[in-house]
Amino acid sequence: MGADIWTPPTVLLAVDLVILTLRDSRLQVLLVERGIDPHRGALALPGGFLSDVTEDIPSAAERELAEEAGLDAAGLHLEQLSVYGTPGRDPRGRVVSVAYLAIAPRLPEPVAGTDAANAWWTPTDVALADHTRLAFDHRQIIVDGIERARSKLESSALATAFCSPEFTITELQQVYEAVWDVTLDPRNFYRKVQSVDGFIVPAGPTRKTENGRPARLFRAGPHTVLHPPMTRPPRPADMARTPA
Amino acid sequence: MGADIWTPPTVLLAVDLVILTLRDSRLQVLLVERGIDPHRGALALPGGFLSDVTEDIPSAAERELAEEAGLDAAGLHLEQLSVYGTPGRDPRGRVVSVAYLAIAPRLPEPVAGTDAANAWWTPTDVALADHTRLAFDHRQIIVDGIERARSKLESSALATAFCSPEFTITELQQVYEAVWDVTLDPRNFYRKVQSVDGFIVPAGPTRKTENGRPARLFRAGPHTVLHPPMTRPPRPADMARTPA
DNA sequence: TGAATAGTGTCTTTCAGACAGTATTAG
DNA sequence: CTAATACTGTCTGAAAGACACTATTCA
Repeated sequence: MGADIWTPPTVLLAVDLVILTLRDSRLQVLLVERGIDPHRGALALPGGFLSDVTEDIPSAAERELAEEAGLDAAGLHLEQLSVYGTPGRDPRGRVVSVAYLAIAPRLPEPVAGTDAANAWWTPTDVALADHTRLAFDHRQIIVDGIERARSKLESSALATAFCSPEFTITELQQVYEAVWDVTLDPRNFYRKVQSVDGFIVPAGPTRKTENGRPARLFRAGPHTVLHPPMTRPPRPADMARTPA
Repeated sequence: MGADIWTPPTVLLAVDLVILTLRDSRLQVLLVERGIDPHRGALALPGGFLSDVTEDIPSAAERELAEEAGLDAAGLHLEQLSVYGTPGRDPRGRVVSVAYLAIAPRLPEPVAGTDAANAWWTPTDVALADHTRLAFDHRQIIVDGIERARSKLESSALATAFCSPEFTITELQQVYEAVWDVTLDPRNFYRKVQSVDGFIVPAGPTRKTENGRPARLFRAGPHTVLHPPMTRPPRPADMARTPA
C-alpha cells in the first residue's frame, strides 16, 4: 500500500553436488574440506556460486564437477535434486543453492589432478555419522541425494550409471546391494534383471575374468524407465517373529 | 587470473505454482491471465517474486497460493517440484523460479474472492493443447508437475490430497483414473486399496448417498509411503495383437 | 419391481522368493 | 580333483486381473 516503487530482492545463486559412487562395495560420496571461512575446516559438498549472470544452472553444475571434483560431466549421470534456500543458511547473505545428484562409475579411483586436491570419497555412513562436521545444510542435502538414488534404482536404469560401460550382472547386483543396503539372491536377481524390457542388453560375446566362471558382459539398454520396476525388499525394521 | 575482486552475480528469485485438482472427473490446473507486460494476456501459472530478502521460499509459495489462488495452504499438499532458471526465460532479467506442486481437494469450487479474480481451473489437456498460449516456460513446468503427480500416486498417499477429508473408495478411484487417464476395475481397486497398510482407515460407521447403495467413508491413513505400491497399468501404447 | 452403486468370492495367470542343480573357469 | 563364481530349472506362495455374484439403496 506504500507509494514507493517495490523492487524484488536479489539472491546469490549457488550449486552443490552430491556425487555418489561405489568403492569397496560401499556407497561413497565426494566431500571437500573447506579452505575459506564460512565453516572453514569443515567437510562440504563440492559446489560454488554461479560464475556470471549469463551462466546456465546445469552448466554451473558441470563446471563445478570439473573444477572441484576433476570429473568430466560427459557420460555421467547428472540430475537436479532440490533447492535449499532457507534464510540464514549461509552467513554471507541470502544464498539459494540448487543441489544436483551425480553418479560416477567406479573407474576413476583417484579424484586427484584437480584444483581442489583436498577432495575425498567418503562412505555415506561415515559422512552422515554424528561426529562428522558438515558445512551449511549439506547433511540434509546428502540425505536427500541418497534417498533419491535409492528411490530411482527401483523405477529407472540409474544403477547402470554406477557401472563401467560394460558390466556383469553381478556388478550390477552389487550396486543394488550397496545403495539399498540389502543382500539379494544372485539367481533371482539374474533372471529378474534380464526380464525387464530394455534395461540391459548383451555386449558382444565378450567375457571377463576374476576367479571363477567368466561372466557375460552387458551394456545399459535403451529404456531408462523400468517396466516392471525392480522391487526393494522390505527393510529389516521389525523382524519380530511370533513363535508358533 | 585477473587482479580484480570477483563477486558472484545475483538473480531474482520467483516461485510458480502448479495447482492441480479434480473437477468433472478431469485433472485441472489453475491458470491466471497475465495483466502486465512480459507475456501480457497470455496464460500463466500463479506465482511471483520473493517479497523481501528474508522471506523463506516455502513461505513465498504459501503466500502466492493465498494471494493469487485464494487458497489456504493449511491442509493442502505442497511440495517443491523443480527449479527453472535458463538465462533469457524472463526478459526482465535473470529470474530463477522455484516451482511448487500443490494438490487441492475438489471442494473449493469457486476460486474467487481473491486479488486475481482472473484465475480459472483449466483441464490439463486444454492447458497443454497446441493452441494455448502459455507464458515463459510454464508449459514445461505444468508437464513436470503432472508427471510428478502421476508418479507419486504409485508410491505415496498423494491421491488422498485430491479428496475431502472423508471420502469413499469410489472417489479415490476417480482420482487415480483421472490423473493416470486409465480405467480401473472397481472391485479389484476396492480390495487393493484396502490391502495397502495404512493407506486409508475407516471413518466412523458413517455413510453417504448418491443414487445407489451408500458407501463407507474413509480418511487418509497414517502412512504416506505405500507398501506395496499402487501399480499403474501399462499405457495403451502398442496394443498390437497378433492373431492366433 | 428395476436401476444403480457398493461390496464379496473365486478363478487364473503372473511374478517374487527359495533353493537344488549344472556349467565353466583357475589352481 | 576342489574351490569359486556363473548360470539354469523348478517349486511355492502371494499378489494382479478378470469377472460372476450378493447387498443395499432410490424411485
